Amino acid sequence: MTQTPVTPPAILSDVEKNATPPNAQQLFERLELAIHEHQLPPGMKLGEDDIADIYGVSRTTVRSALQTLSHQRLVELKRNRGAFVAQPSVQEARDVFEARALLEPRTAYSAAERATPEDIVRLQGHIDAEHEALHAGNHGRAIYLSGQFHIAIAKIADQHTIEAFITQLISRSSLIVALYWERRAAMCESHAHDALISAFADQDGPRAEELMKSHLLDLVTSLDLRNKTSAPVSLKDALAK
Amino acid sequence: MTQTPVTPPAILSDVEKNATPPNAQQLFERLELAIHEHQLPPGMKLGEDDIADIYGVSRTTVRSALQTLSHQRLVELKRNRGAFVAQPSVQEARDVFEARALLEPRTAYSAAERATPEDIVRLQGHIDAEHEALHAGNHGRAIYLSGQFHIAIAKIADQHTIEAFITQLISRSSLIVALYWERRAAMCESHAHDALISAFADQDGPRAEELMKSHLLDLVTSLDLRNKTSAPVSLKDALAK
DNA sequence: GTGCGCGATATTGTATACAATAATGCGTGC
DNA sequence: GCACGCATTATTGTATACAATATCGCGCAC
Repeated sequence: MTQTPVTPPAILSDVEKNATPPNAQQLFERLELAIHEHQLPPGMKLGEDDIADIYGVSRTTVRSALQTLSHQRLVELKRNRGAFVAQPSVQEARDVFEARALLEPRTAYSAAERATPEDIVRLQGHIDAEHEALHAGNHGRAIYLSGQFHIAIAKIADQHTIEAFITQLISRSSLIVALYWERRAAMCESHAHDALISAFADQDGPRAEELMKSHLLDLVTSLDLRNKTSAPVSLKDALAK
Repeated sequence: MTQTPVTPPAILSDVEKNATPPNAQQLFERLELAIHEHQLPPGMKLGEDDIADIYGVSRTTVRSALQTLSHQRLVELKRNRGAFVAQPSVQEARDVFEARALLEPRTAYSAAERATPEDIVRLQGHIDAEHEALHAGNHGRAIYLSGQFHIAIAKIADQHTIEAFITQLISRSSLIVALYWERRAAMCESHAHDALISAFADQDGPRAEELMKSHLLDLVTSLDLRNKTSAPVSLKDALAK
């Protein structure tokens, strides 16, 4: 049983003292962020009543948000059994990174050729924020921001459909990182991102494509994709805000 | 006014005399099929009460199915205004086929190298069914089956994530075809599909990749993507919001 | 003591009720 | 006669109630 045994109280965002409760879309976004930043670990049970109580909404709203999350593959819905934060298998992890290898280098190429100075500034902003989070010791957020960098590149390419796919793949990569990341200390990615920015500044498509390709390869090799099952996630109140 | 004016009664599947009403998942599948086969045209309003009455379920179930359809981009949900069969813009159509051009040729390559004799038989079955539907004059179904052929190829490649993406792209292509298809009489695709099968039978990856690439190009050129229809939509939408 | 069966409890799936927002139509004023 | 405004109606968004299914625990037989 690789699944979190019992539902922890999960004080997600402290007490929701905001006057107006979130609607379905907003609830989805909050839960999505919580998963991305690894506040909700893979395998964790997401009870409808629990979430409803925490956010002060009805189960109707919760179910809508959970359904959206499941379409993003961040949550697995088991009929009559409830919702769980997704636990990508090793096979699925490989699959996701194969898809990224297929989509992202070519997208980086297109983006680099189209990149404007404002785009470069925006990308640099992402990197800075990532460094900041790392400095603050907030690994979960750093990983999230690292993903946002890739999404920002996809946005520059201005191909919305591919961008949506990449966005989903980054999402799922966050879970994969939570499960299989081995090189926690290093976080050497930033250098790869720096190199990418340089290629973007030169509008050098081929170089951007090549850099992205090797960056993704580097990411995959930094995962331990041998172990078959993940250890039971032992979390009590790992989510203290 | 490119939007279907008023909700037609839409006797989708005649009277639902089945004893047990469909659950949310089944309702989604029925609506999905109806859209794929062009029974529900792009832009058509999908009133919750209407669908609920037709299928003998509650609005809760309908809303769940509509949400799933919107995640597949077959339906557009406008907050507080309802659900409509999606009307992909010319830009979106181009976008979808660019994504297909990025994903499908490489997938065809992988699939061809892995294809077993049973796979070939299954693919041939798709083509036969497609011919049959065409002979019966059921164009909507023929287009649907033609898409299933592409999905079958993705399945053979055994890369689930990419397969899911391709499946969604095919789905949306069905709407694009409904809106922009010009060469209705010809339906020359079958020959392209025949050629693909031949490459699969030889396990000739490079040839399959090349055939898929040109097949997709051929598909795009058979669409009329000169932006003509978008004007009335934008007028209406601008007024609406 | 252990394993199975059955009832009690908890949780999810669906239906209904209510609230909020948008669409409609009619009346009035110009 | 036309356009604007307001009230009415219709439709969607959310909450609650009920039904179906799964989970858990206790008792009993072996």
